[in-house]
Amino acid sequence: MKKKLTPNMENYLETVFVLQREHGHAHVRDIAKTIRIKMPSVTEALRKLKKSNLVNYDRYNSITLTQRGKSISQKVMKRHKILFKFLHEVLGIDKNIAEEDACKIEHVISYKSLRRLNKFVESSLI
Amino acid sequence: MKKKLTPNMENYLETVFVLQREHGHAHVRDIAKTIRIKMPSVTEALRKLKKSNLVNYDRYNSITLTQRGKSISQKVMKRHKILFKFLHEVLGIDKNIAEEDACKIEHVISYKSLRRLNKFVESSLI
DNA sequence: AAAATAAGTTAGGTTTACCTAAGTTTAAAA
DNA sequence: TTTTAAACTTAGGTAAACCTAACTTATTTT
Repeated sequence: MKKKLTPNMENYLETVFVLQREHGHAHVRDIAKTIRIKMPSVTEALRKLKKSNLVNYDRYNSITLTQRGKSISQKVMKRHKILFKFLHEVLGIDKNIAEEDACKIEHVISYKSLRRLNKFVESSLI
Repeated sequence: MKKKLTPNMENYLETVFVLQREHGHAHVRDIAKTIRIKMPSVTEALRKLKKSNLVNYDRYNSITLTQRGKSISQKVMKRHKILFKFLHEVLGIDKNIAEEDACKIEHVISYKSLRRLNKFVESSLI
């Protein structure tokens, strides 16, 4: 039943999370702008996410995460943070590039590598 | 003119590189087995790679890389090695997982992060 | 060399993730 | 309140990456 999300879907979810945290809810427009994608693609993605019970979405209305959606996007955010911290604070990569790279790596790296990386980052920054 | 390759295409190329190094050339069968994908998908990919002048490929024959193909796959291999070294030797991740993760990250990480990572790995292992 | 097997290809189909152009709904201005 | 503009959706199309089933070519075996 719980099919694994694609990188793209994880990204949509993450974006909604951030927008919701800032404004209480997300709009198609803002999601589109954030991911640099056209609105129809967002609409399409939202329909899928709704079908999987990850977002509350009704056409022409604003968007929020369901409980499940929230819990998944928080996990993705955690991954993101660890990677960003490593890239930026340990390796010293510029914020922008560290952000971008984290955003891509977070969807493909294994749980084990991520855990090790986390420990590594924490012990490096004492 | 030089369109950026997709992660998948980079992977096909890398696979041909490895097989060619071991046996002088690659076969559809072996590529399929290595990437764990069915043969028709390999045939399709090879046609595209041929169109971009990256492999020497004629139906029913064995496959080799062109000069361009070789040079690209060597770059990908370099990325792979750096990532693997970091994951396995620095973080201490199991070979198999380190391989897998490297194989995914190598297609998405930026040049800058990779260079820093490389320096970092080299200085860590003295 | 004929038959059997393995390797490779073709045809046609699916899903994901985009897009543009055109139409609809909602919100804001006049 | 009518008009205009912005936000959103629908329809229809494309490209990448896969697949299965059926066919073809090449290689072995007998």
